[in-house]
Amino acid sequence: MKGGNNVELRVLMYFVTVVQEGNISKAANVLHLSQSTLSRQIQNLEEELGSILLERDQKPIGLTDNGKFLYSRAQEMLQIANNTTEIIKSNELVTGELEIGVGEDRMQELVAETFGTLVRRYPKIKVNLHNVASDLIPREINRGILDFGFVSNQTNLADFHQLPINYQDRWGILMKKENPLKVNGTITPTDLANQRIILARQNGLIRGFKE
Amino acid sequence: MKGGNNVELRVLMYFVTVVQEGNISKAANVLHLSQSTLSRQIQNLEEELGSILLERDQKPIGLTDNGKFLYSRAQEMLQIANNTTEIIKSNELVTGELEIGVGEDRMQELVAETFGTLVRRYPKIKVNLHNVASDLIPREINRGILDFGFVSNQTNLADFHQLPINYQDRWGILMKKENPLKVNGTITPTDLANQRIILARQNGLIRGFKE
DNA sequence: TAAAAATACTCCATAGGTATTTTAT
DNA sequence: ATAAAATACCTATGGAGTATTTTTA
Repeated sequence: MKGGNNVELRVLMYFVTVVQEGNISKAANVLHLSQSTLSRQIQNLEEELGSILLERDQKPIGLTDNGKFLYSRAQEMLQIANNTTEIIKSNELVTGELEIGVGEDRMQELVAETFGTLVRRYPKIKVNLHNVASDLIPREINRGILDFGFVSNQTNLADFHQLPINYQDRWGILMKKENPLKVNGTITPTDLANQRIILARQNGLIRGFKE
Repeated sequence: MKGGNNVELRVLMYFVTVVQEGNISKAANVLHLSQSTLSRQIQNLEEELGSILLERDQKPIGLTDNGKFLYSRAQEMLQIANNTTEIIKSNELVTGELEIGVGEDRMQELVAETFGTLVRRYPKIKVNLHNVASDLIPREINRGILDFGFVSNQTNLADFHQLPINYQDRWGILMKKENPLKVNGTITPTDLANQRIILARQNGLIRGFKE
């Protein structure tokens, strides 16, 4: 018994359509295929399975037992496939924009890299980096201009949530205390994925994420 | 949003193998493909779905949320595909005929529905319903005319196997004690799939299953 | 004799390969 | 320094088309 299963969803779709339309020519039309191509594809399918599927001597084309069986199973598979791809495709789920302040120039590379991963996975997210002087970041967060920011160790962060980052143990995130973001230890893109987000506009740095 | 679903089982197989092997190169080996081909196929899949599936920066390759979702669904589809082709190739279709007695008219709808599912999955099975007076069913089962039957609660069923059915707690199956059918609780089509079967002929009711 | 299905070609899109570069550990 | 992934480029299988010939109802 040869291992490979060479049947493809495309061909199963062809087959299902033929059954539903009652003849190959009509089905070819529906599928935007030539009658020739569809005919051959069904033949290939039958050969692949080593079994006749259609009874071509019947007015609306008939099904053999194996044909009926395959018809039922094919519909199952196509149903799952369509549902699955639809869900994934519409999973632009995670959308929105983030405003992030970066206080130190040397930090930008790391931040860009991190959020590059984020936007690659969730292409609908817009991340805007703002290069702001470190000491202004807490103020802008409080004013709602930034969602959070990256700063080097500071002292007067009493009223901010703060997370250490494994960048030579010298960096952290600032955000409002009300922000529900709870992360354990290190920041990963997923931790930020479900974050609330606000308005944004482009600046030069965003290109770094899009490459 | 364009309708077509271009994802193919072949590529889903690739994807599943990559996940299971933990990296693309190893998977390519298992699949007897070059690393290059497999890498590109996965990229195409991701592009087709508009979503990153793999986290390539993890030691054994990681899965995004969409990746996990697809992995699960892909396995489902491949399972069905393999099972289906295997059955057709080896002509292991469950075949035969069942003679079933239905004593009560109101029962027929439920029975038709149940066995409709059965014959849709196993097209080689012929199910013949016999509309027989309830009190005659035990007799016909003993004479071998019926394989089993559906009756409302009765008393003198001492020498029959009997199974309660969740139809207002009022129905059950009758069959010979020698019948090896062992079901726990409720009847499902699969429970009857491997049943021994006997001769049959058409009557009006069978149409109800074929719709 | 129509209308559908099968054949006989032709074409080309893309799955797949080899070789190399880039990335990450 | 190594192993894996991505990229560039090439090849060729087979999906798809046009035109024609069977087939059957």
